[in-house]
Amino acid sequence: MPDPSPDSAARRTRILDAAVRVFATRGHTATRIADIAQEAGVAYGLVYHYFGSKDALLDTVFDENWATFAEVVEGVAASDRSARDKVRVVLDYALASAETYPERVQVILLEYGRRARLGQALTHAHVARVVATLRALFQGAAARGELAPGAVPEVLPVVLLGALQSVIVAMLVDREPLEAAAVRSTILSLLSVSDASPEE
Amino acid sequence: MPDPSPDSAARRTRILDAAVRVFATRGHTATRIADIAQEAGVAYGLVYHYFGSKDALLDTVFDENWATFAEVVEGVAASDRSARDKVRVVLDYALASAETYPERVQVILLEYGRRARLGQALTHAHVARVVATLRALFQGAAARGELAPGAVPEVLPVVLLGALQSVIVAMLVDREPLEAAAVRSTILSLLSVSDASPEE
Amino acid sequence: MPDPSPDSAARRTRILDAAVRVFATRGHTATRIADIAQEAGVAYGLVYHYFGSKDALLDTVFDENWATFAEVVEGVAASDRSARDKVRVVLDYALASAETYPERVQVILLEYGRRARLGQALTHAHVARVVATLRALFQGAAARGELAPGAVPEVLPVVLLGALQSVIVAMLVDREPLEAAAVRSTILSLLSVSDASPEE
Amino acid sequence: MPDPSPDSAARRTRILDAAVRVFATRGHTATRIADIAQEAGVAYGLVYHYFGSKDALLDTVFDENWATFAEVVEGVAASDRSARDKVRVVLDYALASAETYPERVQVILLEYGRRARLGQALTHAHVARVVATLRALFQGAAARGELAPGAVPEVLPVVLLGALQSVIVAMLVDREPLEAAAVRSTILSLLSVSDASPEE
DNA sequence: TATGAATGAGCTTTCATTCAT
DNA sequence: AATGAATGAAAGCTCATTCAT
Repeated sequence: MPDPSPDSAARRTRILDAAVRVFATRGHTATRIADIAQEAGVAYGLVYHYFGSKDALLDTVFDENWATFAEVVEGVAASDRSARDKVRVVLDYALASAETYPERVQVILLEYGRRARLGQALTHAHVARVVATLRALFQGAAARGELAPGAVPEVLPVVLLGALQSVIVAMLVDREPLEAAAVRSTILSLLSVSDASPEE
Repeated sequence: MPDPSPDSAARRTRILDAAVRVFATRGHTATRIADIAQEAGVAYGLVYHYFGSKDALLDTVFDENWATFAEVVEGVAASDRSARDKVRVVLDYALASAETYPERVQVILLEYGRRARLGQALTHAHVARVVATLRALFQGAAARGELAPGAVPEVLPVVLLGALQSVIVAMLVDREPLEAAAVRSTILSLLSVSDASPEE
Repeated sequence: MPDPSPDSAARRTRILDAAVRVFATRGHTATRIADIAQEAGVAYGLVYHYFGSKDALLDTVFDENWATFAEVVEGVAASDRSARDKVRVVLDYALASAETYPERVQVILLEYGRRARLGQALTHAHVARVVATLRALFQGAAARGELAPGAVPEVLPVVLLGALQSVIVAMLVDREPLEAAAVRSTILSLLSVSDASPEE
Repeated sequence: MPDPSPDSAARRTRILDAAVRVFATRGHTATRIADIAQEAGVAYGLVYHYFGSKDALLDTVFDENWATFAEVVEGVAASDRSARDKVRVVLDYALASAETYPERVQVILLEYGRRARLGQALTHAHVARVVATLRALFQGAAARGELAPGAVPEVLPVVLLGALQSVIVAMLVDREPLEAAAVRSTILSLLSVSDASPEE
């Protein structure tokens, strides 16, 4: 069998991108394979040729994008920065992604919610990586007294992800006029104020 | 037409309660009217008789429970407490409800997420009341310097609701072992530390 | 819940009868539920309301009709006749049924073939009853020397059913001009000639 | 165009053999071209290259194998034996084939059944040859008084084929424990008993 | 010849909603 | 008010067939 042609890979990507757009616009349930195929400009059956099922397609979108996020988070966590700066960088990355690829971010956040409903969000491999990395990060910060008093490092990852989701969805979907800078500084306030770097 | 008999009201309530259980267990999409009717022990058609449609039924669940929450929040906001204490009471109420009526809370939070997807969460009347009340509360606190440095009062309600949703869903559905006390103190750390009241 | 109204039973029967006609005409694979619904003059979904699935519908046709045949065979076997007469009566019943209800017979025979392909023909409850009853009948005949020399009683039921199927399908579907009397006497020749009753 | 290379012929045969195995295992409807291609170890499209369509492929299997059987039957009929011996040889050939090439036999018998359903079995060229040859054979036997009393020569071919199909399918698919010798002597008992040759 | 990606018609099944009783 | 049979639109998935390379 010949190696996957560039054409083939391009087709796959086109379908994946189309899927992101349609899932973001309509949500999982209301999305029809026919919509994705049309949006991608390919035949109906080709979606199944590449992805096997609607759920598998959504899983792929979810996996690939959370994997990217997990890598970013892990990279930042491994870098040589203060805990506060690490969190700031992660937040900036998330907020910037939301501005640059709103549909992509929307899908993975909303699908995160859908999985939460099924008890399959925090157990998802890449999500779990993010949570674990953040937890370690916050535990280190706690040990150095860098957390706000009362903030519990084991709870913070879930709070952070929830706050991020809520805020981004509010901005993207509900068109709530929240400023990225305000969002960043608000969430950052969960970390200790002692290291009050100039926010802007 | 005669006034609603007690029987009639009881039937309606039975259906509503059954709907909460089924929606919580299966989610909106996977819930079938037949499931609700069976769970309530009533005839299929009666669900339509009382609620008109599946969506209307879910709307009713959503409305009634957010209305209750909105009233609590408004009541607390109007009470004579410090901002920190008000938020603490609201948090306690939310966490206690999640323990006492997990299915009810699960439905309104997850359905909140579904509506967010459609841009109809923060614009929902009762949700908007909660947000507005919290915003005013945080704005007052900000004016009195009671917020953590960097925390923006307009952003805080969305952050708070998102964190709450995330945390409660994690506890209820993902069975993440988070302690209510830890959750409370973590979220409370968003408020200024100056007023470090004894947490318990 | 009210007992099944006569209407309801009639509807069910109408669908069943329509199914027999369509299955006989087109075979299992080529039969679409839409055809059956149309033939029965009912809505599409009603077929599912009563039978759950296409296969379950076909199973019902198969079961009910083989059950009837099994009862006839068992009744005849229990009657006070010579083995030869018993077989004659069974043959007559089968051939007469094929003339009176050709579609019904066609369906159960052809579906018999389809199940044979899956190794589920002779193990089907009612088919197995027929085979077992015939086997006992032939074993008794063998003990009394009533079988043709060489005929093995354990093999005869399968031979008999195969011959019957072949002959009836040839008559019904392939329109091979075989006479019932000739068919009967030919198959009967498997039994001993000693009891040469006047065949016509 | 160059004459078919040995390679080409070998490929064709490989596909045909694979088709026999898959058709035998799954039946006509459940067989997918993809299965056959995989079983044959060739590319998907090559099946179409050689056979044009799924049905044409099955037709080829059916044709080639019934042609072989027809030739055997005709050869036997033309040979210098008693009618009883001719039938015995045909039976032996069929039963031996079923043991040696169970999949091949299974396909042509079950496909025979499928065609019967469509009224296209007895009219198939090679099947018709077999039936005609057997009919002539039985008519000759009848004229010489070699048939069991009551056996009608025009009916016997169909009875014989049906019995054979039933018995072989029972052995191959339903795993009914029938002995070849018992089957042979039972079916042979349709011929006159006068010439009771030693069965073995 | 050979490959396998691409196409799209067709089918089963589900289930919200309606309605006669 | 109450019942549940009846309706039919909708959508996921399969797979024979085509075709560009």
